[in-house]
Amino acid sequence: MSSTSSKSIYGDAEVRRRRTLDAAISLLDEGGYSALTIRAVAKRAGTSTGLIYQYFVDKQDIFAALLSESQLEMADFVNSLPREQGLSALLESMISEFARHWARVGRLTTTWRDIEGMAGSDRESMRELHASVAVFNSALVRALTESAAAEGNRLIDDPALVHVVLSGLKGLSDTIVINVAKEITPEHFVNFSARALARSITQ
Amino acid sequence: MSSTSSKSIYGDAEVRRRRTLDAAISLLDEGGYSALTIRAVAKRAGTSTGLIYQYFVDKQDIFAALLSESQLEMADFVNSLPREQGLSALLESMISEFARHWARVGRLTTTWRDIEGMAGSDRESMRELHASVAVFNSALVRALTESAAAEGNRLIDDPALVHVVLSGLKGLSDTIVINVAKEITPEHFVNFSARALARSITQ
DNA sequence: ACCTGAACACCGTTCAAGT
DNA sequence: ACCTGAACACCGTTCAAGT
Repeated sequence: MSSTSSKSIYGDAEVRRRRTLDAAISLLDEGGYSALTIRAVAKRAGTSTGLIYQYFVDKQDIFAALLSESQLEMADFVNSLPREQGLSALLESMISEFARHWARVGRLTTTWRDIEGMAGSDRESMRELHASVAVFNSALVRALTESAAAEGNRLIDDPALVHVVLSGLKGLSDTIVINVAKEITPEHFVNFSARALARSITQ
Repeated sequence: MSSTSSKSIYGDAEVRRRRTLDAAISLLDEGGYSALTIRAVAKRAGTSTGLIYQYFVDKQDIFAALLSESQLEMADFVNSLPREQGLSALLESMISEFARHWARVGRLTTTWRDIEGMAGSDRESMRELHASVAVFNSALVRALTESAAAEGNRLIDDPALVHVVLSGLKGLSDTIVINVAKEITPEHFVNFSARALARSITQ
């Protein structure tokens, strides 16, 4: 969104922003949430702690950027999914992929509420995040509708339906990541919950 | 669980532990998660920061205690619910109550994973938490089975079913608390998702 | 003009010192 | 024997000082 391609003798600002986000992602993957400190991000990105605050208003702002990216990747994934296999098959693929993303960024979403409640709702990064959520949601609805149609089914017509599916994906991903259901295989769990979710929104 | 009723000239240890937890709860309700600091808890509970660490091994330990209590309250609530109204009505009540609890302790559960992964799994408080989860889960299964039976229905027989319902409750509660679905009323959302959840586990 | 990193105000946790 | 709170090692964030 930011069209300020400010290159200088110090380097490209856009590149540094990118490097900062990449550093955050790799720290998250390697050491989990607790390894994600501003100092560590700065060191890995090759900048200073102070400079990070020129590209991001605060730590939450970095989270928002990571969440936006994750959301858009998910939208791409959903768009690329085949619809001929029907609703359950579609949901099965989606649950697996959503859980993968959740393992990385799930912890970050917890802090949404903190900013959302405050005056910070009109931040650039928040508008961007909401936009990416909207992109994902519409991709989701389209995929669900088309997959249901492919097997001669229809989704229940209700404005709450999207939110129920999103809630389901979130809850199921959390369960998968936490690995609380130790007595059953992940494959079985994903398959069963995909069919359950499909049942819940059709007919 | 702790049978050490160690009273002394300094007062009852059990009472102080209780007061510490109550202080944590009130801070959580008044100022949210960010207000929940050890110093604030100590001050409100009328003890010192150092003393808190005699009753709880660390901050997470306080969370675990609060979560256990919340879980047992939920179990009581589920047990008290009428079954004659059928599955959807039961789930509707449960979703509302679960969301209420989630508003308070949802944020605390995020840190489960951190301890769960570490060696701390054999802590007293963790065993207690798992026990309270088991109590809630069996109350849940009983209520679901009986409510389904009351309307002449049967639950799908699968070990994954409980986890799907729990995932659903968690995801739906989160959605309700975050209040992301602004265009629909909470009542409608709870009603619709209860029926969706009922459909997903019957027949 | 841009960048750095010491400094500030916190945090969870510990432990010498008090009673 | 029990309790306190200063001290320690962090954290996110800022801003005087450097280039």
